[in-house]
Amino acid sequence: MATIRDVAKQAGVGVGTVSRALNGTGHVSPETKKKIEDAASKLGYTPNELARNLFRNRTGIIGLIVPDLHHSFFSCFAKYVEMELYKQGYKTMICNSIGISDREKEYLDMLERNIVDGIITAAHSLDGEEYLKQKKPIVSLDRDFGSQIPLIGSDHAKGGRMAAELLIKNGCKKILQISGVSPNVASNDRHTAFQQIVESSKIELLNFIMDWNVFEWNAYYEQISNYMEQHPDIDGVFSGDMGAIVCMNWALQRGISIPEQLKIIGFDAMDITQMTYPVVTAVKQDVPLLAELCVNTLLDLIEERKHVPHRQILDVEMQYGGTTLSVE
Amino acid sequence: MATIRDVAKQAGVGVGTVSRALNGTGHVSPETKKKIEDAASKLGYTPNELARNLFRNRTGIIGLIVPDLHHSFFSCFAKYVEMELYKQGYKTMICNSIGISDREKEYLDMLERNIVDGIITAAHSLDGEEYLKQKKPIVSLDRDFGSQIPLIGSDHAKGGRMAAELLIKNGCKKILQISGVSPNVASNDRHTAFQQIVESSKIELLNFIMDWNVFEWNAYYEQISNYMEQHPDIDGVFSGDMGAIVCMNWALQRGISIPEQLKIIGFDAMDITQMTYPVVTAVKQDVPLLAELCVNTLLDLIEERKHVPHRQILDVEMQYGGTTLSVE
DNA sequence: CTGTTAGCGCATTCAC
DNA sequence: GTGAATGCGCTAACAG
Repeated sequence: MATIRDVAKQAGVGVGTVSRALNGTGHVSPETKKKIEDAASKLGYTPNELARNLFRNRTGIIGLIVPDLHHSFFSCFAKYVEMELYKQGYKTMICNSIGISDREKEYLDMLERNIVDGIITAAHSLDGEEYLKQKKPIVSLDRDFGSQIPLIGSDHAKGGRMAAELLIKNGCKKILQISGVSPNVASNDRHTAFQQIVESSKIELLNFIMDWNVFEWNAYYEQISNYMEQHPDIDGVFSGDMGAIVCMNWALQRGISIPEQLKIIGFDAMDITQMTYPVVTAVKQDVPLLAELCVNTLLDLIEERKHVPHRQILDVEMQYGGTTLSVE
Repeated sequence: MATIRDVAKQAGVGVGTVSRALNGTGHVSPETKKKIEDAASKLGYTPNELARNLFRNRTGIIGLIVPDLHHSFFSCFAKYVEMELYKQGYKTMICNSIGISDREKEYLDMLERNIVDGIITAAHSLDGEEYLKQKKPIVSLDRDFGSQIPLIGSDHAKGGRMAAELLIKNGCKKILQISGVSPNVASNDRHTAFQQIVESSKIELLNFIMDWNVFEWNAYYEQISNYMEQHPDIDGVFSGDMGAIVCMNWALQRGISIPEQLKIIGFDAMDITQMTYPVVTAVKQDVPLLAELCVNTLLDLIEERKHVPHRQILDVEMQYGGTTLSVE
């Protein structure tokens, strides 16, 4: 492995000049520059990033913590985060917390160990205190850590309201709401908002709370279809995408007609809601924009480009599919 | 940020002793060790990984290149790769190549720049030469680079044969095969194997080759449903999971009954094939095991633990769903 | 404009 | 058993 010294020797100049020439910092005469470039390419010189990192005390790596990469929403989010970071010259280190707070902690510690320059977290197993202790930049998706850590998220409350109103307009009389995340994340706002509207309309509401951090299809399927089996008179469901799809599956198997006998609304409106027949009506988040905002907010923090807002909440919209009746 | 010097000063010893005490390398008397540990915790000392990296010329980071993170198979693969690497004390850096060879190249270059200790690649846009040039460890999923780079993959040929035989037993007379990946990956083996069997049975076979590296649902949907529209007498389809689901959707919309009028077999058998109704019959890969093998093969290479095999091919099995007739 | 030097923080020889 | 010195490869400050 050729070092900068080798290049300097080969070109017959000092190492400082090589550094300046190759990095374009400081002035170097065209001819020596040429000599250096020739020497570098002859030796196949590549700067050792590790030495640079040590000197600069930065790595150009951002940590991304998600509960489960193999979940439609998070894999989409991760994809766009990586793409945006790439565009801005950063690399992405990824972590599945899979509901284990130790894992989340260990990745968080990489901030102190200087392995990553900042963290985007979408997980929620670890105690908030741990995040607040950190000195280096963190941004959060959908979990409110207070004013210390910028929050980016969707308007879950609006999504919950829209869903409630649509189910009510659809004439539902007994509605089930499936929630399944930890209590301190923004996605809970949709359920409180939903609940408020449904209850104020004097419509019967059931709440099914699933285990936290369960993201596997089989677990979803079993838990939810069991529940549905015990409450076959439910005529409206509001849930995350996966839960919505389970309900649809269950109904189709039982010969329950959709949307006539059962109305279903999902949340996220990822690809999977379009793979079913009919398409699932669902509240849609703008995932690419969420990712972009997370990245840019974090980089603003890291590069101290400007003051960043505490909260950035994106609008949501309804994806009208075939699991609800069209209403005017 | 406290350094090892600060700890040494605080404990009244030399830096070498601190290093030895904290890393457990070399002998240190119990009392000085105690002093050092106290000093370290008092100062809140965390070793700077960057300095370590430079010294060791290693980072403990592995690069993972996939075409598209928001694709069921790759997000699942990435999840298990990350989990296995974590278990073994490594971190995961991720890249979406999204079909752009420059991106693949740039991540590959991180090997030379010492940012990653090794690479697991599941992408296939970049010329094979570039991979072969590299000196540091690489393993490949499903793409054969020759004997220089270990290959891990599933038995695609067997999967193709199984699919062909099942469709033939199902009585199909006009079969469509949808392929959509670049020519130098193992997944093509399934199509050649499939084709051989179908053609030797004198059954009509259509081939629809999609754009490479297209992984978006909308693009899939449009291209494939258009094709189906032009060939409505097709009665059997073999495709990747997504293509299979598109066909099912199209059929359901057109009122074509499944599996009576149209039989469909997917490949991968990811979660999405179970979210539809009926479940899609599909050839199933063992993704967790693929991930584990990739990781262990790569780490064997990195840590020179042992000689690694050139090719490791995993068995596949059929997931029988409702898009084919049951045959005995 | 350019060569030399001094760290970045750590792990590891060497002497003691 | 322990301290001091050396170097990993690079960049930036300082002389020339």
